[in-house]
Amino acid sequence: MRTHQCGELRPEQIGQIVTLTGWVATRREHGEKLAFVDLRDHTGVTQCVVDNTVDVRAEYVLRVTGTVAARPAENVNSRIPTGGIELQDCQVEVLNNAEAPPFPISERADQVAENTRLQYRFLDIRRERMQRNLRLRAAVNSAIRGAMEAQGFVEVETPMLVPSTPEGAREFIVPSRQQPGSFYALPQSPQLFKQLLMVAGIDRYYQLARCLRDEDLRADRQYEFMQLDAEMSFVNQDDVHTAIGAAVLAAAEAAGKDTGGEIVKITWHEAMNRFGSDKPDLRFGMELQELTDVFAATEFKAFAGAAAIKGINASGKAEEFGRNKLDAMTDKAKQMGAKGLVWLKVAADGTFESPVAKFLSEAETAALREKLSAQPGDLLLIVADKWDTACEVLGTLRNDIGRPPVFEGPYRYLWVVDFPMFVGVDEVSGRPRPGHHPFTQPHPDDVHMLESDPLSVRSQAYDLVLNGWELGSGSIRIHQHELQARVFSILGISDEEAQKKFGFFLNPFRYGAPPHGGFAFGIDRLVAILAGEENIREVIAFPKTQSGQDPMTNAPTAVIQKQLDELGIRVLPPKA
RNA sequence: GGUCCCGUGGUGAAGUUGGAGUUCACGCCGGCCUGUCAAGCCGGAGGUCGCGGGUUCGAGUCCCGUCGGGACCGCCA
Repeated sequence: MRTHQCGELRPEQIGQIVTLTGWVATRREHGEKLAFVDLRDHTGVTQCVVDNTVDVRAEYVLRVTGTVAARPAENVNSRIPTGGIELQDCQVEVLNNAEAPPFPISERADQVAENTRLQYRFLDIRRERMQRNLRLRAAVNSAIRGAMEAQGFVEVETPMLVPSTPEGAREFIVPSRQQPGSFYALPQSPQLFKQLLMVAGIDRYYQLARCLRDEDLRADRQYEFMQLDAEMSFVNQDDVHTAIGAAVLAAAEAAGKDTGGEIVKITWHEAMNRFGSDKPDLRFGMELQELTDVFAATEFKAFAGAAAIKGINASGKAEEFGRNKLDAMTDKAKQMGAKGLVWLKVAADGTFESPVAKFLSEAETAALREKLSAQPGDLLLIVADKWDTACEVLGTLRNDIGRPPVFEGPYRYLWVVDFPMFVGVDEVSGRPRPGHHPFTQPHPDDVHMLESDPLSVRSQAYDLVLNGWELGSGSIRIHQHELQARVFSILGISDEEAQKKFGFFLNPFRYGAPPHGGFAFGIDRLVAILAGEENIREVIAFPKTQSGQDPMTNAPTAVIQKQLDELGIRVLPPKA
C-alpha cells in the first residue's frame, strides 16, 4: 500500500514518486486551490501539498501518492526531519474518515486528564510520546532477552493458574468450574516454580513473567506487571549480580543511556548510614554525616544521650526554606517517628541562625561546621534518635530536598547487599519477620547467630536500585533441609505447618536440590526510568486507574448469573 | 482503612465578598484566503458547573454526603 513511511523522506529522494499512508495530523487551507496536509504515522509527518477540494479532516486515514519535491528555501521547516521536502502533485485516497478526536493527537494532550487519555487509549497511543515509550519498552525487552540468551539462560513459561499460598501479597483468585468451591490464584511471581526448575536441572532459567498482586495501586505499582525473573544453579551472589547486571546494562544501552558500564555494590548498612535509604539515589551528594561524637558531652538536652546523631547539609538552601517549609519538614520528621528536627542556617558571617544555636558550645559549633562543610547560605538538618530513625528521616529529607527529576541522568545502577535476614518482630507472634522471604540463605559468617541474635543476622539477599527506584530483589536460596528447618523454627513455623503451607515446594528439595539463587526486577519501572517517566502507566499500553478500573473497557464488570451458577458462587449484597 | 489535592461546553483553564451559565485559549461547524507548518481573518454552534442533600431571598462559589481521578501513608514476604 505504501512505498515509504511518513518520517522517512529526505532531499535525497527528490524527484521520486512515492506513496505514503497515515493519519491527517493537521490541515492548513489557503484558498480553493491549495492546502497543506501533514500526514502522520509512527515515524513522523510529511507535508503533502494538495488540491483544496477533497474533504480531508483531522485523523482521516489517507493514502497519498505524490512527487517528492524540495521546498523553496524560505519555506524549509528546520524543526522536523522531513522539513526540507514535501509531496507535490498529490493523489489523495481517503481510506477512512474519522470523527473529531476528544483531544489533540499531539504533545498538547499531555495536559489532558489522565482518565480521558485512558478512556481513549487507542488515540493516546497514536501520540508520539506513547509510541516512543512502547517502542522503548519493546527494545528493552529485546535487549534483556538477548543478554539472558547470550549467557545461556533458557526461557521457561510457568503457569498463570497456581495454588493460593498464604504468605506475601494478596492474591487474585480464580474460581474453578470443575471443582466448585476451590480456587486457583494468579501468581504474584513464579518464585516457587523457578526454584523447582533448579531442582529439575534447568540450571539457568529466565522468563519475562507477568505477575499479579491485589494490593493498592500507586505511581510505580499496577495490579499486573512484568518482571525479568531468573534463577541459577551452582552460583554465588556475584554470579547472579554479573548475569543480571549484563541484562540491565544492555537495557540501558538499548535506551541510549550512559551507565558508566559498571554497577557499584554497597552493603545495606552503608546505604542506610550514608544515604538514609535502602534504595539510595546516587545522582546527588548530600550524604548523611556522623555527628554522634561531636555531641558526646553536650549540654543540649535534645542531643544528650541520643543513640545516634546525624546531619545533612542542604547546600545553598537556607534562603529557600522559610519558616513554613521548615515547620512542614519538622512535622514530617515527627510523623516518621523522630522526636524532632534541628535546623541551622549558615549566615553570611558563618554564624548559625537557629532556635537551638544558643545551646551549642563553641567547640560543638566549630566541629559541626567542619563535619558538614558548612558555608554561608547552607541549611543544616540534624536528627538525634535511634540509629535507624535518624537515618530514615534524614534520608527522606535528603530525597525531598535534593533529588533530581526522573528524566535527568546519569543512570547509576547499584547493588545493595547484606540485607538483614529479619526485620523487626511480629506483634502477634513475637517472632522475627523475614526481610526477604523465608527461603533466603543467611550470610555464612552469621549463621551461628541465627538462634542467639537473629536480628543481627545478615542474609544473602540483595536489591538492584536505579536512581533511587527499587528495581527488584533476589537472594541465594536455602537448598538444605536442616538450615530451612532452623529458619522456619525461628519464624515460629512448625514442621507440620511448613509441610502444609509449602510442602509441594519443600518436598522436591529432598531429591537433590542444587545450591541456587536468583533475582527478579520490574520491567515497568526500569522502562519508566529509561523513558524519563515518573509513572509506570506511561509505559504500559492499557493500565488501570488507582481504583483498579480500566476506563476504556470498564473492567471489572458484573457477570451473568449463569456464569456464577456454573462456578457455584453467590454474590453477597453490598455492605450497608 | 487513612491524609491531602482535583472535578466548570469536546479539551485545558479563569470565575473576586454568595448576586443572571459569565470569560479566555484550543478544538468543532460555516465562510474567506495560493506557501503555510499549533497558518491567518470573519461568523456560528456547543453547558445537568460530577451527583444528591442542606444553609440562603439567591449557590459554580458556603456546609454535609456520595461518585470519579491523582499523590501519599497503611499494604506490596
